[in-house]
Amino acid sequence: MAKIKFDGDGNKQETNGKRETSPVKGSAPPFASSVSSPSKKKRIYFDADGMDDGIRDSARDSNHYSTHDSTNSPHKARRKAHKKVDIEQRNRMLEIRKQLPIWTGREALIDAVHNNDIIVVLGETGSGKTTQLPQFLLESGIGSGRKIAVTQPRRVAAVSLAHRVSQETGTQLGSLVGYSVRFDDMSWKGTRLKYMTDGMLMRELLSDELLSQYGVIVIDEAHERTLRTDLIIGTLKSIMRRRHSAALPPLKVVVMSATLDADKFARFYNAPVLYVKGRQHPVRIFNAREDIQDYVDGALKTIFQIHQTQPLPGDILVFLPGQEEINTLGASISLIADGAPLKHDISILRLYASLSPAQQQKVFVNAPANTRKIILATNVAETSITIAGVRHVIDSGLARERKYYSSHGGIGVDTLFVKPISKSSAMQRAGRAGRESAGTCYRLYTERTFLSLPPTTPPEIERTNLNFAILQLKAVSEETFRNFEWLDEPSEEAMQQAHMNLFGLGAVNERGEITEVGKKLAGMPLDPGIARMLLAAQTRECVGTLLSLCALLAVDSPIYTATSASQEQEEQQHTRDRFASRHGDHISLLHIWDAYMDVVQSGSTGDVKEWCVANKLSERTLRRARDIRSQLSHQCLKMGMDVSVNAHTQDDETILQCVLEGMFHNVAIRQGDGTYRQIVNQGLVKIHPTSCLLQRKAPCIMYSELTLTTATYARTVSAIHPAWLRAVAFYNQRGSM
DNA sequence: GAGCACTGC
Repeated sequence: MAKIKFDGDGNKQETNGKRETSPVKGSAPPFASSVSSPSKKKRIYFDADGMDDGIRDSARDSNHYSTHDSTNSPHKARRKAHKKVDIEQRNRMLEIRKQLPIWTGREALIDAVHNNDIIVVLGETGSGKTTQLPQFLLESGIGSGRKIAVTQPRRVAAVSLAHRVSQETGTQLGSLVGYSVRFDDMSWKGTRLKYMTDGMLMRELLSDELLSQYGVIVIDEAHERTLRTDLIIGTLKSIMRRRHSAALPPLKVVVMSATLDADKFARFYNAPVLYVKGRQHPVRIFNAREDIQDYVDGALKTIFQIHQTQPLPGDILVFLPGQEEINTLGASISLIADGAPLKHDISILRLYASLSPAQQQKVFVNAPANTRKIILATNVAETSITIAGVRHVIDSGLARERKYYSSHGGIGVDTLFVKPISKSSAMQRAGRAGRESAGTCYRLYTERTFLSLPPTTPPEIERTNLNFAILQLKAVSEETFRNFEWLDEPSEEAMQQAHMNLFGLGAVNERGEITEVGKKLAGMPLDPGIARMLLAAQTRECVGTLLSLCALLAVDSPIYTATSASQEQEEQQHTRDRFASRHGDHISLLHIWDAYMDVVQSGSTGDVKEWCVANKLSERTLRRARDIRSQLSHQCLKMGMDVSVNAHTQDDETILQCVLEGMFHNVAIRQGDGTYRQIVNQGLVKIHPTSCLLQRKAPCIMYSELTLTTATYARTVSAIHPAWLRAVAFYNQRGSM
């Protein structure tokens, strides 16, 4: 096997990386002791962040969505409110906390928040910013006695951070320190420090547009630029102004970013940047001498080069774009390992988001003695899951990126292609090698290629349709929408298309103002189009059934996909056939649902699990749909809808007419040559091969999704009667008045 | 007749 040659001179690479990460260069450091100069150090220093152990631990058991647990209730915690749990433990933790890099800058940070309405904190991971800074603010009394919110892009992070910080403060979780995420609220009115998902804060805006219960909002991980983080950042500017004129206490804002974007936030808010150094182990970076076209083969060779030359312990983490690549590489490694004598044993592990929690668990189990773990992972391992013991990272430099293209004069299409990652993503991946000790990162691309990468991944707002974002802002208030400032302004075309779609749904009127229907849609935790189906069900008296269907449309398909084994493909086809309806995939989904709920209601937990395995269905996905359904049901009750009305006895066509009201723009007509043409912009679409309508030659179809991969594919497809289209136009028009 | 990264309410 030919060896891959890497450029051993990691130094040049690292200084380049360092330059990129020092946007504050030139601005006067607020506190000298924790500021690192844009360094001439030989290595990129990444950190080992104590917090992440907590995050990983909780990720282990929180991958399924639990319903509310009475033993966890905030009411119980409230009785013991603020009571010191264990003073000794608290003091022990305080000593550990004081070792964190951010403690040297404690006073300077507090002063900065006192003296400025907004500050930007550029904190490397491992600085302790997420756990410590909110506590500093709490202890210093900033925020006029009101709450401090700390937002996170991911729920597991919000939950485990709250656990950790409540331990540090020596109080019961849910009393002084709490959290609030979907399906799980561990906070009460007396909670002073609240870790929450950015989406949760977004929802609170709907009922309290000036966020009057908060004194400080801390936006963490702002550099990730999630859609919801961007919406909050753009809204906060006017909230601060308007709180002033409403004679409310001022709102303080802290934006925390890990790297490259700090300067952008600082300019946006005209705010000072404070720099906090992280705690870190050196990661030596090797670039390939020449670009490697076949990255699966390149990874294979590199794995064995590392394995045969590097001592144990030291696990290998390989970043690949997707399941298929992971399976191919996994098979090749086994093949070689079986045929050649190896210095140590190896254990091959796969890691991607759609694996069941039990399968994900396996990567956390320590390898037996004299064995090296080789973990083949997608992007989940970049931010969401941290694995201990990794010392070597192999980076393919690629990831699948979802992007929405709004097409001229019509509706847009979602795409999913393998694309080169960004510089900050590459550095994040490399950092995964240095969490516990010095590590190495092998990039399967040249330094030149690295330098040509975009600095950051495009923000989500540029990769998704704006229907949700615009409706949400308008639902907070028209004033909020008018005053909203974008960190990155979307194209005029994308804005117009979103307005057009919302108008079609009856969510805004011809002047673009939100309607009563629009307000109802925004209040439901669903895409506007899916939420529209529920309103349609109210008119047609089948809310119960549509609750189930909407929940199913909000999650991924419960039928397992992918993997290359032909036997598994056959089994998947088997599952689809078993539940198939002649009407198409929407009714088929309901067939799965009915069968699943029968087992849930009659069987034990074990029975449900067994049934899902036997039918090749994802239990986790169905469980999630159940949680969403129950949340939707509550929401509908609040809006005065009769959720008991169930269409199981009614005909499937009524259900499909409801679906069509939310999906009226996703309709195509069969042509003489057997292809389908969209009615909105005359584009050609194909029925995705996973659809049960693939062979049925239905004259007119509607679909929930349109994805451009090797062709434009309609997914989740149902047959409809063309005459229904007129009725839908009538209903939606009526809804907008 | 194709292959779907990752979040969130």
